[in-house]
Amino acid sequence: MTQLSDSIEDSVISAILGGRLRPGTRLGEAKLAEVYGVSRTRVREAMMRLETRGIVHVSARRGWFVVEPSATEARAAFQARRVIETGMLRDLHTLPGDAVAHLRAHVEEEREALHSGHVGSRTCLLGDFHIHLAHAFGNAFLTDILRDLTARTTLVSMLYQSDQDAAASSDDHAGIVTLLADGDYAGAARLMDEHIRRVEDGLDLAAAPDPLAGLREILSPGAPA
Amino acid sequence: MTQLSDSIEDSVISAILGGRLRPGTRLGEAKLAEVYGVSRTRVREAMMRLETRGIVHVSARRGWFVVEPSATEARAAFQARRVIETGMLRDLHTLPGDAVAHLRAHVEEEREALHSGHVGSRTCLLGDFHIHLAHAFGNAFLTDILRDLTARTTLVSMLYQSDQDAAASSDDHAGIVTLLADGDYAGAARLMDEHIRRVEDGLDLAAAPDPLAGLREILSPGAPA
DNA sequence: CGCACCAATCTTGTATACAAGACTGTTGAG
DNA sequence: CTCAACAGTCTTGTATACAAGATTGGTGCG
Repeated sequence: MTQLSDSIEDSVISAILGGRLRPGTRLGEAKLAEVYGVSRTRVREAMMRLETRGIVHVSARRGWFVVEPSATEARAAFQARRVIETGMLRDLHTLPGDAVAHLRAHVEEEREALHSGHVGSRTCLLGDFHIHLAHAFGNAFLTDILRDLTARTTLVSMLYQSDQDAAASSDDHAGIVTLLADGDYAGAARLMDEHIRRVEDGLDLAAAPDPLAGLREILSPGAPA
Repeated sequence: MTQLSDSIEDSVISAILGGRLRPGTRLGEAKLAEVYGVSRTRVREAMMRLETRGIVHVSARRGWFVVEPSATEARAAFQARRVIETGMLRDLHTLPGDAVAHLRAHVEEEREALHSGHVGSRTCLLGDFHIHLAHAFGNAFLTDILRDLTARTTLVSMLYQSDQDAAASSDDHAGIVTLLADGDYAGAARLMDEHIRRVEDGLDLAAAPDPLAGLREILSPGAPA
């Protein structure tokens, strides 16, 4: 509600979307309070809101942690996105006049980020596409739900070492926009279904998430070719 | 998180689902604290969680209120339910063995409540059907989302004087279960779409919500035939 | 008699203090 | 040298105190 709490929440969410916050990262109340220049009370409020949104969880008297979705939760998150996003497209009759142009511009941004090689903004933009699409659909509830769900699937990708091809994703996005421009909403829904399945299939959900992944990466002297 | 907070949240939600809490009702922190025998801190936590779930909202220094969805929000809530519930059914391949039996039993309960004339439990059961269906689908995220969305549409129905025929709704539910039993998931999805549209169409969304509805009802000596 | 202004009361907003539990590092026995 | 027990430190959990604003009821002026 309060301006500052919102900015803590948004700040955490966007750090996740941008890949700057990894699953399992500890978020100490005192530390955050200092960073944002507020008291612990406000931080706790923001954390509790994020908890009900499924972004962080609290371990009693140990601290707040960015969630680490299990394989089951990961599958459920992708399934939820598939259900909602394809359902949205199938329900579509018309799109606001400027929506296609906006989405096209977004895909163009993805392309640029892809070429420039900024991993952070690339990840962020690939997630943002879906949020923008939801926004174009014009249902605020679904947009909010998808934002949180997208944050979760981003965490899943980090956790299960997605080898997803960012270029392929961006191609899918471009394809979806083309179909939307043609008014072929059913086709867009089908492609969206395939797209999300592709991303999910790119994950190694069989591999138990390695709680030491972060440490390993830091400690490995060079990339083990 | 905490047991007690959860029970405050659940208690408010179920009061809404059962029609005991009307939209616009004020929920004072002090009052709730006394009722639940906890301190204001816990009550505030629960309220803030309910706020991020879209069930209550806070008016600065005035108190917490059960949300009163605008006509736009009402439409969005129904649309969201339609998108998600039909999307779910369309995505369905198989159903757990006992799911159909459970749903059938639930519809039977609806029937009984219908005949016995308990308005509260009737409303509650009609909403619960959709939540049970989501549960059978087996996606915890979607179940949670639909629970909150159902609470919202229940509030909408109260606010916009739904003249929905409970018997017709229950018939729709029965029809959906029959189609599910036959494995005709696409047909179930179609019927669900019609069903939710029917409920939405039963609302008088054109009529501005009357902020005095509660008062009027209380003060009217008899039903103005 | 009507209306504007003001004081008293009530309610939430925020910070802070203290309690309770978890973790870490040390120390001492075997 | 290894391991278990323990004390110290750190972190969250919860209550409470006080500040800030909103509402209500009263009062006096026009």
